[in-house]
Amino acid sequence: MKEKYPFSEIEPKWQQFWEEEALFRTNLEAPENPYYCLMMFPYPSGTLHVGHGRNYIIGDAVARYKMMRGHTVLSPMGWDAFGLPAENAAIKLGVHPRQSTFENIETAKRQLQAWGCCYDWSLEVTSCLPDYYKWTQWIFLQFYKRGLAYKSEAPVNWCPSCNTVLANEQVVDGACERCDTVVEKRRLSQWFFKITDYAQRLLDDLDALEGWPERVKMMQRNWIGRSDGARIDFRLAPRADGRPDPIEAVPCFTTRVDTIYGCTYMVLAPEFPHLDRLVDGLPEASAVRDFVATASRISAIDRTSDAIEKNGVFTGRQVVNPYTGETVPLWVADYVLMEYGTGAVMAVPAHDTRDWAFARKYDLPIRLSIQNPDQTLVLPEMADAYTEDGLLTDSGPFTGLPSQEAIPRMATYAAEQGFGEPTVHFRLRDWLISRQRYWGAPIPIVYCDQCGIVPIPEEQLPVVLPDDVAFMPGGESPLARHESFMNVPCPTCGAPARRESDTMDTFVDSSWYFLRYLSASDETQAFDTALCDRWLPVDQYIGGIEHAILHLLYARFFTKALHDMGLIHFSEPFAQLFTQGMICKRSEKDGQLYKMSKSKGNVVSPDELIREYGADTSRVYTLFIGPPERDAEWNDRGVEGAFRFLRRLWRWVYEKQSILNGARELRPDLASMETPERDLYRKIHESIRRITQDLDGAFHFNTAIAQIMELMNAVEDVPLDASSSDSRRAVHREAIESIVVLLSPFAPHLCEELWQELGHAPSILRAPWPEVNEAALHRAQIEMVIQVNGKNRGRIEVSAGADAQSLEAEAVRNPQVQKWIEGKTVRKVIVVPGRLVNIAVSG
RNA sequence: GCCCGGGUGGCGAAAUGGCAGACGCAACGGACUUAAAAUCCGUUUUCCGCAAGGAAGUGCGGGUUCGAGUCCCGCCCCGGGCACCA
Repeated sequence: MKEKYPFSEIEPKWQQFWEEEALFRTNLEAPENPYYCLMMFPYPSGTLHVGHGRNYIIGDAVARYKMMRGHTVLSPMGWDAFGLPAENAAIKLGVHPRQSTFENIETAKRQLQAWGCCYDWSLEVTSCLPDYYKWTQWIFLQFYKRGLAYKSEAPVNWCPSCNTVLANEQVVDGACERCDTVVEKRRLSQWFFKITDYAQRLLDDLDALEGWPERVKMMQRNWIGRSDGARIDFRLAPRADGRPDPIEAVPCFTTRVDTIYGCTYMVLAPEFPHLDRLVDGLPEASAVRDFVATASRISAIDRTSDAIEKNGVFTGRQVVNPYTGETVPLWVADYVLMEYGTGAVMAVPAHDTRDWAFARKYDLPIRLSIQNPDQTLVLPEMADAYTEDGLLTDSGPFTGLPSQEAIPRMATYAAEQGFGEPTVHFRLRDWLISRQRYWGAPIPIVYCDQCGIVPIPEEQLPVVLPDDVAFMPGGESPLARHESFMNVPCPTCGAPARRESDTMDTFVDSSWYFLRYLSASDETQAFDTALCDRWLPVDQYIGGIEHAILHLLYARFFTKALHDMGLIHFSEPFAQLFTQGMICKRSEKDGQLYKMSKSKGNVVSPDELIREYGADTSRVYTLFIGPPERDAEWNDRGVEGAFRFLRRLWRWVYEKQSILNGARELRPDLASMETPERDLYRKIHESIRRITQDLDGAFHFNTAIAQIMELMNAVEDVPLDASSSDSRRAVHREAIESIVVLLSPFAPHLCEELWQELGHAPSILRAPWPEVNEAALHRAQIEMVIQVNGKNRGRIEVSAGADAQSLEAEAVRNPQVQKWIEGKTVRKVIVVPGRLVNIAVSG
């Protein structure tokens, strides 16, 4: 054994050992107690930094722990390998995305291995390879067959910098989530997945996901955005000139039908489909057209900003409130969004702040239809709308009802009368999956003049992405210029046809990869139903919070859709979800704290770190840095501390090796222990209990490691040399073996080495997790605190079994305590067994 | 505006309603050394005190309790999600 902790020698050695012994090869067919531990697969973007590492280190520690607890663990890894950055690099640098992607994969794989993270690499999946995307295309076709994939023209989000359309989920504050460029609205014909069919189930099933962070579930609930209300149709009053209208009535969605007797006008979104025909020929027509033109020039962010003042114009038309039969003016205004509801809003200025402001600005009438509980609302005294629930007033037959009773009753009434119905509205929109880019899975569709949209027959898959394309920036997929790719005979009639030139959003690839791992090299099917049923849902999924909505929502949708097709028999993909916090680091430029990223120039490279301190130090520090679900600041001095600890452990074993190995046959015997070894023995078992708890319930790696450090401190406090008693040597032997086993999920290389040096055959992964010896935890004498009125005033040594009465007596007798109760009346004495005695006094 | 988190030493943090600050970092003092690094020993919440000891203390203000970082009510600040959403 070397004196100096030789991390750079032992780490590659054990990495090779794990690989050769195939310790992470999973028997998929016949697992014992299967445990699927999954980390979100990475997009291979150059090199990894220690911020990325947190995800894999946590996952590897969990996988190793579960293995030691007797599970057959499945811990696979793969690559979310399609994506924009590779293609943008191709445009800029002329490197083919295939080449840069595979180079990056190689680098990332080497880095993961250098961290000691072990996966079953025989199950590796790579989403940009035809044997993977063939099945992505196959799933698309299954969706198409069932009407879950459809093509439609709609106003969509266009990122002028990425030169492609984006899903709603990829637009953050009106800008592209990837590059921050303000998105534009364009009307284009695009492919969508019908995720809205699943809105209610995606919402309902969140309640059953007990292993998910509340925060993530909340974000998904917000995103799905269910609101309960009613559709109410306002009939158009006929035009004075007798010309016909394209529609009879204007439907509007409201959650507050109880306020409808206060409706004094109606407002349309500028994009309302029939607006132009509704006003054609009226004196107001040109003003309306000017207004619509102006509104369309305002950017989406300005349109939806609170700060901007609401504008509108009168259309010259009237609609009829079906409850009152009253005629109210129809306006068009920029505060109504076409994307939400029906693009028309019934305006109740007395009870809606936006309507209030608008009515004030344009001098429209305001009418009270809800009273507050005290019945004190008087219009002239109101400074703003009253938006709370209340009692209906001046509301015909509904007058006097509370809002919550009136809402369902009035909606039902609308249905009975045929002018509306109760409706549920979701904020969630269908998922736009077309991308005008090259580096993605081609959408398996051709367009034929005779047959229209024709799906590629399954047996002709995959639609292979051609290699030889010209990478040029533009608003069209490079595939569109590839003549031999584009021109194909129609699969149905054989006539010349054109392929779809768009590729799929890369979130489609990642929506089912957790199923593919089980059938990674299966050429006959996307995934195996029986294997999936055995292994899924994933027991533990680990990844970043940034996917709270995007990937995690899409994957849930896919799972439900595939479930409904009978291809799998579970409807949620991930039983437990853990979202780790980001690793941040202070920028050297401005001293601010930023998420570690290449663009901020504050990355710490694992390569250098491992060269200097070793992988185990990097792992232990990453896990010790703080609670793993919280963001953390990387601190180079902290790395030093983790290193010192590992070196101290190494040195202890190095110095005491012959003594420790000489005690191999000895077993600790409680009866013969002196106080120091008795205390150490207790500490061992307290540590086992604590660390096991920390790893079982939540992911408290930081406190688990702190506990191991405490145990190590205790070991060093009990002297050990060749002349030490059998009893002491036996306890020390057990202490150090416990430390090595307990630490092994975190610092696997060091622990494998020490385990061997302590005379065991590798691998430590096959060592059983230590059991708590309850007898070791027992104490004969305990120290108890005595409080007077809740303040600490003394402490006493008592026997552990002492009854409350004698404890009370001894506490009161205690001289330090006497001082505080002398001359006072003892009102009450509380004895908390094993902890404290609190004497409440007065006077 | 609505909905989630969070606020504890110089710093990262710990604490089933029961000794606040475990563990680590940094700092300071000491040992070893020609010296430095490394290592080891000790101190380290604040205030008063030579000390013994005492007082205060977990964002702020109340409350429940023998006892509150922890539970309840009302605020403040920071982070995140949704939002002209009808």
